[in-house]
Amino acid sequence: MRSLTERQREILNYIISSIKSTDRFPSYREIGRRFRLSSSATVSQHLDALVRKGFLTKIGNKLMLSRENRPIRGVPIVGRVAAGLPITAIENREGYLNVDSLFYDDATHFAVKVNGDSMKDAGIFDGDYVIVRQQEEARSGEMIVAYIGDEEATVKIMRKRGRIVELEPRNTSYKSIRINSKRDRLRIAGKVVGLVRRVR
Amino acid sequence: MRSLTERQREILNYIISSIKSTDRFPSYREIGRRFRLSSSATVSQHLDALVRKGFLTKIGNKLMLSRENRPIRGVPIVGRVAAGLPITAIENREGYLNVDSLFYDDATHFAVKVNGDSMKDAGIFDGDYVIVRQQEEARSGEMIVAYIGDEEATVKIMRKRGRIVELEPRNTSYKSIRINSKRDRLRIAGKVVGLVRRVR
DNA sequence: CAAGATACCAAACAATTGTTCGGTAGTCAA
DNA sequence: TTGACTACCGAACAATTGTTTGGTATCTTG
Repeated sequence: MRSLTERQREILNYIISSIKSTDRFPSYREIGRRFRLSSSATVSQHLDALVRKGFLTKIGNKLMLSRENRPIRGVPIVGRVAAGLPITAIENREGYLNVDSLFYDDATHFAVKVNGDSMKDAGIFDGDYVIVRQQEEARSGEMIVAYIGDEEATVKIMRKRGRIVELEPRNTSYKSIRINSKRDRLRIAGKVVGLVRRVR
Repeated sequence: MRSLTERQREILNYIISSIKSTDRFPSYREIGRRFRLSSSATVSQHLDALVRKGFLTKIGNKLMLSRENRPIRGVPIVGRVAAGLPITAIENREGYLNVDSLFYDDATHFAVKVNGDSMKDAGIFDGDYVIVRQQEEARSGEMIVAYIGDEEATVKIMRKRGRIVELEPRNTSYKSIRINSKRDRLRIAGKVVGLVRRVR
């Protein structure tokens, strides 16, 4: 991806912020108005340059941001950070960290806030968000979110022992919950696939 | 926010997915084509309904998604999940979990993959991504990412003890690293503000 | 100094846009 | 049964859209 001139950067930034705030690609004349360009031909020329350099993509006569420049991308993952330099200047990015790109495969994921510290040895603390892939079945040993009776959702490791299902915590001061599949009903909400925590 | 008819939901979903994939609000005739509506007046009528019910917002003659329905680039946070129901049908959403909205305040955040288990008692495991707000200073007791000499980045708790700075792990089998600010230079990359883990 | 890229202009064009009008038809509650 | 809502149609309209043509002017680079 070739580098942009100052003007082209300005215009690209305007387009990105415009999309972020209005979900619309600004029209040529909107862009022109913003930069006091009286001719839409000037804008056209700038946008052509942005397409040529790979920052915009054109399908038919519809312009859109190229995938790498999409807004709401998440946080850049860096291998090594040069202390003192603004991270915008850092080159060794390894991609972007985004809840979506990490966990999304369909509209079948959700997040639940964790209550209590019964999973603290698994590195899941009170207040953490657990990302759950919705599914009704799970295999023994998998970490799931489930309901027992009418109670709150619980995050636990599931163990199948014949007719008995055990929901195993990861905290030595908690005991496993034993469920007799004949009497109580275990309703699995999904499998834990990720964790997001806000520190402090 | 009033509830939508089936048709209106379909159309709203199309608009959302269209924005997600192209960053463009589809034109009336594009929507019409998708649903085999030969008259743009029909589309206009549906969109009017979506505006009336608060799902779309109109400024001038420009339509956009209302804030609550903005691009679902993130995972819905739910309070309680009705097992068995598709989560798209779940009403009790409490918002969306997104790395951006959780941590973003400027272009000053990045993510680093954690190496080793020196912070495992703080619930930070090998392979986790730590979200870091870039800053060069930190207060005693804060969790930071730092470099000592030319070594790899480390995640540690910083403790100031006079001229000595201690980088304290959270794992009883590791020892604190003592840094004499006169000899060695401690380069702080930033403060840890979040954590993202991919389970399994 | 010529060539190429950049940054702008005015004017004009056909196509597409959102909108409006008047109409049909089904459902559902008052 | 009457009104309100929903779901569609075709036709027409003015405004806006992206594009093109033919210009001027500056800067950089071989």
